[in-house]
Amino acid sequence: MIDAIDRAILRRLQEDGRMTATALAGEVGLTVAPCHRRLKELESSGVIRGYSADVDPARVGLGFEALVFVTLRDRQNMKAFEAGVAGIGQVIEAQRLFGEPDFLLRVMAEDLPAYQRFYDDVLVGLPGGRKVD
Amino acid sequence: MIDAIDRAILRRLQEDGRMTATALAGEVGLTVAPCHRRLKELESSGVIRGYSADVDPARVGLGFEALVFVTLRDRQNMKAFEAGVAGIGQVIEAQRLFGEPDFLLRVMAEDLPAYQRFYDDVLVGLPGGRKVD
DNA sequence: CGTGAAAATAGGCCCAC
DNA sequence: GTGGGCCTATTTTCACG
Repeated sequence: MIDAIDRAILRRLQEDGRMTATALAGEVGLTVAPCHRRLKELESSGVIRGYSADVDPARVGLGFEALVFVTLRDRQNMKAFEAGVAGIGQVIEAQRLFGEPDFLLRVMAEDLPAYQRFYDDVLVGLPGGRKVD
Repeated sequence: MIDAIDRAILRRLQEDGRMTATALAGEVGLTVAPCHRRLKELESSGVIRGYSADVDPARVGLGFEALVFVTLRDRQNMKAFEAGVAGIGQVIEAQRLFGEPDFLLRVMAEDLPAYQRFYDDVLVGLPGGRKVD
């Protein structure tokens, strides 16, 4: 199914997702044709979900990143909170935990003041709870 | 410096990091040449740090992901702990926090039993502390 | 920034093992 | 099923207007 060569391909592709099949072939010790076949197979079978550019947040005006731990006042609101948070672009990641706290949010903002405004204006408007970090 | 078109390029490239300059040009409303010039500039100036393939962890035998909160017994060991954790391949991400807990680790393993072995054999060997989640 | 060309390269195909 | 080589279609990368 997935052998050592496939793993080499995946490893290399995680380091440089823009590699061409030709360059890949050389590095994993294959010629282009079989390498390209494997690559397509990995993509279509869902092992490779996609490719993305790694953008430096600080360079695009988002220099401040914060981790916010959220404990809900009322656990009935779990779903509502999850849905609300999904609609906020500044929330990069929302991890649902089991136990205290309930959620881990990764939030981006321009800077500390901007984060504070975001915190006051947006986060407290959700059916949420107390900040921890 | 970075205008609306650059942002469009970055947004699109985060969704699909393997787009060609040609395809990009059409989507952001430019022709190939200027689009390619911008792309190269974004890469060499460090706004784009790189590209990576998004591999489905479950498909390569790492179906279990855990967030581990670590509170050090002795904060003097902060640096040593950080260095130790950096050498463990299963630790995807180590986030240093300020306050309790001290660290947030993102750990991958094959499954729950494998994670438990990893926890017992590796994590407790570090100058660390108590698990929270 | 757009156009047009040239050069390089990648991707897909068919054949041999 | 895996590797090798060719041919075509794109892509990149220059000029220049």
